[in-house]
Amino acid sequence: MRYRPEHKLATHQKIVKDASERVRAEGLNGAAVSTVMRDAGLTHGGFYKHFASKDELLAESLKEGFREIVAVLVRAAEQSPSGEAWKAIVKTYLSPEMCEDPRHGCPLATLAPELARVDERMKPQIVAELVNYKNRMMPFMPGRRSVDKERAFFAIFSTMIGAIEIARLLPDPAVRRKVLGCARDFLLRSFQCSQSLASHGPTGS
Amino acid sequence: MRYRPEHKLATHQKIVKDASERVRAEGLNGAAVSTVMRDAGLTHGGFYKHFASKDELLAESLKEGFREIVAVLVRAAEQSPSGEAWKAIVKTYLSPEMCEDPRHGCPLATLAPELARVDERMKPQIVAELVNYKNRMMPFMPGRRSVDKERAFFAIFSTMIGAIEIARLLPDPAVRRKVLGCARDFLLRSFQCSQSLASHGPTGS
DNA sequence: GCCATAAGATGATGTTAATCATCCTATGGA
DNA sequence: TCCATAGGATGATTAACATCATCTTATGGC
Repeated sequence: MRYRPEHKLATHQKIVKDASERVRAEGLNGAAVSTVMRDAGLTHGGFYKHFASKDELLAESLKEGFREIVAVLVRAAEQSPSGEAWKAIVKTYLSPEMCEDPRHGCPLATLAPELARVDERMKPQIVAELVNYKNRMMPFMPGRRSVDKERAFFAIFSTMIGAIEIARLLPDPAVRRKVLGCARDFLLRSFQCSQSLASHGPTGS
Repeated sequence: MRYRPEHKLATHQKIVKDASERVRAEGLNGAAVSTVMRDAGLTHGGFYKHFASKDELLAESLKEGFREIVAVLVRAAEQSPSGEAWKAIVKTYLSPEMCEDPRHGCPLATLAPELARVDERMKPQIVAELVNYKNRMMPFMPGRRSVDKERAFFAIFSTMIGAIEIARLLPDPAVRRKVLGCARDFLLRSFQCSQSLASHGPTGS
């Protein structure tokens, strides 16, 4: 090969990174071929030297987006005292900075409904990403048994995703922060509460 | 006018209703002019006899979608014993039927991230719809003071929206139901819990 | 039965985007 | 220095789609 071997790899990764941010910022078809290539300082023509199809780029972009958010949350969890990890995750996910910057946020909060509608061929990858997300988060979730942790994962992430989405509908940053605060307080209180109840007996629900 | 006066109105409403379902099922640009007109048994040409622009159709479709879901939830709330209304809302919103049928579901659960990205000119309408949604739901929310009800609205709807979205990512109906169940149990237990705690004193959070 | 008119149909135009064939050029090895 | 080649550029093709000008036709009043 004529160019240095790392050249193509670097270009490829830059395209994917740009596309991953575009997709999170503007939705699944915010990453038009020519746009993404221009982001990378190239023209649209070379695209198919890097990807067999636009769907292939989309697939790699999604993987990259999930990789990033999981890394951020795992880091937050690991830097916190054990038993508090899930609280660190909640505070990180629901932080105003996360909400204000969808480009580097969670793909689920930006794309979930669109991902639910993707082509059948891409569905397995989406499911795999979600399962991996859950598996990476479960060790940090509150609860004793694995089942409890899984239930906590679904409850906590449902709330966080919904809260970010509602917040992002609102133009006033102060109101956005109020929504995030509601969700955060709700989660922190509820699990504290359910833990203390669990240690005293069932809730009767 | 030559046609019966109700003729145009009926056609107009049929177009809006079809578009409202398409938009919820397929996203904001699932309602292409020609598609929606074909749904209504017409051709694309007559469209601009009914709407000044495609955005105008979109605006009316969203209003229709919000109107429908609010009606469904209010009916559920009013048919339940007082004090239990919010539980009826949660059970209705998180029912498998709701989840399986986005065409007649909540626009927020299908469109929230896309709505967050709409043109500045449409933003005020979106905010107005959300505020109206909240105002219609607040009387049924748990909590004593208005502030508590508002906080409950944000927490409960965040969780429900997120849960529906996560569930819809998953291809297996049984798993979808598990996710919905998690969110439902979590909400029902948490608010029961926070109510009993509130009646015994603050949580210290 | 006939006419004026508004709902709806036909077809044109301009735009955006995906895909791909073909051309250009920078580069490492000879 | 020169060449073979892979990365990248140009430009064509095709398909959706929004928009609108113009034509058709059904209809209620005369």
